[in-house]
Amino acid sequence: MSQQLPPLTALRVFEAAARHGSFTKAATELGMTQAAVSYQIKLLEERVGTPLFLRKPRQVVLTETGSRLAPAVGDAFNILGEAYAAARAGSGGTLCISTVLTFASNWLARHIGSFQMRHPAIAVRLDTSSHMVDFAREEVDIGIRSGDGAWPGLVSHLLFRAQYTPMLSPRLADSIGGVKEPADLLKLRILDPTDVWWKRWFELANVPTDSLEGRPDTSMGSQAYEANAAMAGQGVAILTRKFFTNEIAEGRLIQPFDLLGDDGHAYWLVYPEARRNVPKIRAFREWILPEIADFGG
Amino acid sequence: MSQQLPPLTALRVFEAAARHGSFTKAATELGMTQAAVSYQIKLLEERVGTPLFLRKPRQVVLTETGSRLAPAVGDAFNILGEAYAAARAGSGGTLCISTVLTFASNWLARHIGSFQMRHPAIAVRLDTSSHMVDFAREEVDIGIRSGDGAWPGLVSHLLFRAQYTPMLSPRLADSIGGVKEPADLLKLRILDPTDVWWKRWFELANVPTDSLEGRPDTSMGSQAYEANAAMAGQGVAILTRKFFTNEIAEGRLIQPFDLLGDDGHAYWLVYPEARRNVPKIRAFREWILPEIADFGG
DNA sequence: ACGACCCATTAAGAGCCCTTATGCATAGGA
DNA sequence: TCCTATGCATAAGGGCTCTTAATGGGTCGT
Repeated sequence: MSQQLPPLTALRVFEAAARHGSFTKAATELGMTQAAVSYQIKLLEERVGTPLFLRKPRQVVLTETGSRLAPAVGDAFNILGEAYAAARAGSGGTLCISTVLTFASNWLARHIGSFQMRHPAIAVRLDTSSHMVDFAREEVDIGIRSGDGAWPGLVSHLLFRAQYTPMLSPRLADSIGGVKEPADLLKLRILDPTDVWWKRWFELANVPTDSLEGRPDTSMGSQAYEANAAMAGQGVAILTRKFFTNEIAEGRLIQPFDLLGDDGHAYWLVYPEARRNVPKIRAFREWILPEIADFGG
Repeated sequence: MSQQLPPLTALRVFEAAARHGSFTKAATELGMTQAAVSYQIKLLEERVGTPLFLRKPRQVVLTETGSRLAPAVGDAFNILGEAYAAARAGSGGTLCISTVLTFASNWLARHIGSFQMRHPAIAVRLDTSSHMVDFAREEVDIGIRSGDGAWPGLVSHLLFRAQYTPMLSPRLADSIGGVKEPADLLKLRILDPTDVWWKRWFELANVPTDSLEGRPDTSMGSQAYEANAAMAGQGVAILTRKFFTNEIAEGRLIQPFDLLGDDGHAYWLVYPEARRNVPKIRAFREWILPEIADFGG
């Protein structure tokens, strides 16, 4: 039951012309030429079957039919305009971030406050579901992902590489007279000794990894938990360095060696290419990139 | 303060898609391809700045933004559609005829009833103002004019030529023992002897016109009045034959001679070319042309 | 009477929108 | 599990509407 709607552009032109009582002024408002207005009105008149304007010497005036049509058209366009504007504005209201849990708990949770301070009008919703979000199927604005940065259709900004290095509390280090060389770490309890990062890091450091075998599995499943254990002095953890810059700065953890492991993957900010200029996405991008860059070397 | 309205065609497509929850069905309803719907929705989403649909496996569902936008757009299009339909229908309601007075009083007044019988939904308004109507400046649907039928931008249908001939009442004819030849008329009182038609007609009839000079001027300014005078037996009038076919058929007037004068002009039905298919105009045209043709030879 | 203003009209060109054709993903059935 | 049907996305190309630009007519104000 299609309503057989009239040519909509013609209606819009008609509405403006009716409001102004002038084709020229309507043309100016709509950013087109007077000839275009004249053409569109004539088109609409032919569709309706009757003139809508009487062409008087220095002005045009609505015919009876025209004056019945005009207010309704005006109302309709007002509704349309308001709804559209609301949708446009509303689309800036909530920023939905889908992020890997590690990043959310180790970095975002502690920094998102400064984003909210800067953009109080943007509500932030975090979605830490584990699956890789599909922007076409879920209402998500931006994602933070771990991977190689190559996702078709998405813009990817490198946040930082996932470089890892051992960390422990100062007190624990002191307890063995300081950590001077990598092998010293083996004197301590290794948090999650089954983590492949440990094996790789000791190999980078040219330390035999035999003694890692057989140690009790203390895996806690998350860097955040292991970091807490390390800060509590319960052992030495191997952690993503960037996540704990604050703790190091505050002296709650120390990074005894500059040596960094790198498993090749990284954290990326991603969003659909088509939406790169959406205000809230732009706002987040322009906040997080400098924030990450400033954030420790 | 232009509202910066969205692309209207895209909105119409969006409205249909939202209603159906399917691009394919929306395409069917709108009579276009699914690809076109997809294109328009994408366009609109880019303008709005946020997706309006989530693409689920076998269907599309509105996002939050989309579901806020949809009802308002639906309302707006309903208003638009109704107003447009009303204007379209309303344009068929009244037929305004601008006509020369002679035609109105001598022909139209007696025949218009049959048009109204056939089209009871069409109200007829007659405008017998004397100036030649300008369809661009006045709310007039059709005109009946006297002239040569060449008016740019207008369609002209010949109604009949303005052929004139003497007419008188049967009683008056009998009073002089019948009118046998044109010269007999000069025995009678000539209604409006200054009318150029008389001179021309007598010339056609090879009758000297000298005796027309000096007769009292009985001009009444209108054929209708002169016809009434003739029917009352007050004299012989020279009249447009077509206008008085009825009176002749009913025996109230007689046309003593077949000889017809013709001053070259005629009565025409005219209307703007662009409106030839407007229902009420078509209805009038399709009524009057046969009506005139049937109407006496 | 002349200039300013406004609308109508015309021809030519640009840009949008639609179509066709194809690909991808999912769901349902065998 | 494979196959088919369904639904949406995408790319390329062409038709067509609409715009632009230029011109003319008509009226009002000076």
